[in-house]
Amino acid sequence: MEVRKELLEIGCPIGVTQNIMAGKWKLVIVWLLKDDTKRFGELRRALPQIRQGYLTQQLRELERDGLVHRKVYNVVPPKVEYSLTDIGIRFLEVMNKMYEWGEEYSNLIKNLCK
Amino acid sequence: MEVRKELLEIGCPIGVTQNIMAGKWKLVIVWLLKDDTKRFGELRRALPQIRQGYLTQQLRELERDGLVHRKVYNVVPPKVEYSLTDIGIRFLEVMNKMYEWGEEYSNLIKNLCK
DNA sequence: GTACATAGTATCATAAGACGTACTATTAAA
DNA sequence: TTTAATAGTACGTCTTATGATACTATGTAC
Repeated sequence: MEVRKELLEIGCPIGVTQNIMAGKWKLVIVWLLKDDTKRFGELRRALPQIRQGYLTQQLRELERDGLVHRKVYNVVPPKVEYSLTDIGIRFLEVMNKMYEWGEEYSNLIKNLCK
Repeated sequence: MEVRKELLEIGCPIGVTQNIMAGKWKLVIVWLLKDDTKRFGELRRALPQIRQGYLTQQLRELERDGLVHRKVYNVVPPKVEYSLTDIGIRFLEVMNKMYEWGEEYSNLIKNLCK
């Protein structure tokens, strides 16, 4: 894990979190890794809308920031497995709250539509 | 509150939440409104880095999405007060989790720096 | 010796987000 | 009659984020 010292300069823990989860697909990727390790190809097939290069980039950022572990098997054809680290697993608590609130919010606006 | 039906089409509550909190200053604004109503000028002075037009825009989006209430007093010079709505207050739970996790994460990388 | 599979890279194009500066309406007070 | 204060708007610019397409390495199976 490469430490990004500039994150500490933000000063506010919320700002740190916001910075790390920024990126259109990062939350979805973490969510997909929630229960088990996944190979690169599995993630790609699970997210057909996302271009391969961008998936790689997002995964590398998650790895750099220490949420995701990347395990390379030295075989041909290549095999790489992604999984959540401890701090990545603890990030799921944030996502659970986001889920709860998002559900509540959705119900609210559904009612307004009636 | 203007209902954004496209949010419901996202399908995933986390995606809904992510969509609503997107925007560089929205979380900070909600945080500033956490305890009490604030006038526009107070927010502006609290956030000198943010340009006035952009602050207005972020506030309008928060109002549109129902997190923030905007109360206009019909006086001169103008007076406008911003406060959190019920669903906005409940959003603070998400932010609290972000705070906790961000703190934990910051401690982790501080230790790595040693 | 050709094709296939995986996990990528490289390059360019476009769209979205954020920024800077300048401008407005209104009335009360100087 | 000019100035000050508040809460904005209206541009144009610039940067960052995301998207599309094409290309690479390597060993195994055919």
